[in-house]
Amino acid sequence: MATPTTPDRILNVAERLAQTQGFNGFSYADIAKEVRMTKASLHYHFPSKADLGRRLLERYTAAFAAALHDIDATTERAADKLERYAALYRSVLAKNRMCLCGMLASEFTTLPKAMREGVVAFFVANEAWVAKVLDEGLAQGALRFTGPTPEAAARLVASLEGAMMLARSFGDPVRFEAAARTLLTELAAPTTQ
Amino acid sequence: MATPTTPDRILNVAERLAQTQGFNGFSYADIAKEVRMTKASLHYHFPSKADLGRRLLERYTAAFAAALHDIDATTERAADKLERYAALYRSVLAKNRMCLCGMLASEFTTLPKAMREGVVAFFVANEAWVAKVLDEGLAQGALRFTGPTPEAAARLVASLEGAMMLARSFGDPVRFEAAARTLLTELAAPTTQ
DNA sequence: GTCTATAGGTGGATAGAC
DNA sequence: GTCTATCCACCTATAGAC
Repeated sequence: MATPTTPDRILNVAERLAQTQGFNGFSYADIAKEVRMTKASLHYHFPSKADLGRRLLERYTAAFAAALHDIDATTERAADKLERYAALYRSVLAKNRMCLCGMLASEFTTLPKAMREGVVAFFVANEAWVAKVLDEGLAQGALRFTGPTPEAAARLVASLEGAMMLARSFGDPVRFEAAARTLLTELAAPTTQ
Repeated sequence: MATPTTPDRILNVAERLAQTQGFNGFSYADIAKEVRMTKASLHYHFPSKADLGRRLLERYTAAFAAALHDIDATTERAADKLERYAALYRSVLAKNRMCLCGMLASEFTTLPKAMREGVVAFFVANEAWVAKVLDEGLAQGALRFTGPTPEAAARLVASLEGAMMLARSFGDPVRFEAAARTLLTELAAPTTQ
């Protein structure tokens, strides 16, 4: 892996701070201290904090989309895809972070417009991908769920986000593991003998 | 209803602001403007913001406990109790608010210690109550679920919190309704003919 | 209890030298 | 690109008069 560019180094720090303390929970000064630059230099790369947040969301959403694409490209069974989807959340929590967009969702009303739109777009993309996988699972006879596919997808995303948030408050990642495991188990169709 | 005391008037405003913008998303100045007092007067009643937050949590948790007690006292069937439990969340969302503790959960790392403990205590109490109702439902043959009761309770609480958070981002309370309805449906045991 | 006034700090952001 | 220096708005909190 090559040395990251300065903007990426800044975004890396900003991302971690946003995922742990919220977008309103860190300042340019916090980033500056970690990347060893002055606040003024940060403003050269990201003129305003709204700008920083917008580009943070763009990068995060793109990375997530790439991860989902990778799952599609290397996984066959729908149930396994959901396993790997849940594993994405787990790996974030393992770093003591919240999902960036789960975090931003709670700060929603205080965010600049472009960020609000970015948060919604992230969830729309997530739910669409999960819905696609749920339908694959139906076709494979491997999954089952109650109600329309889009609603089942929305439910899974919301449940994972909620479980993540509570697990972090309890300081207990196992709480997330347990919830995720059962959520996926309940989606698995009983194997026909 | 009698005119609320000054501390309660202050807490009413602080509560709404915390539920919509987060605990770090409002200031004494914001409250002062709404209750038509100066910031200094607010500090007379609540010396520090940590103090304000602690008493906010105490009042909120007590009110929630009272609501749960009322459900117990006036509702027979476990499934109906869960309906009324979900209705508590719905009524909060109807006011364009998040659950106070769902909000604080995302700000968890930035909260003073007493508030962190209060948030966890709220969720512990919620899950304990839901677990009790789930067991009642088992005994009545009215509910069914996967895995240990405490985990099922934790899952329901987390799912409702998550659904609430996403519904608010989408600006669509119906998303919460749909999720809550199906979550409860899935808990209902099929009626024996 | 509520006020005016203010302290001391931090927020995001800009000007201009190098 | 990065820096020093600075602005102004806002933050929590306190002193002291009424």
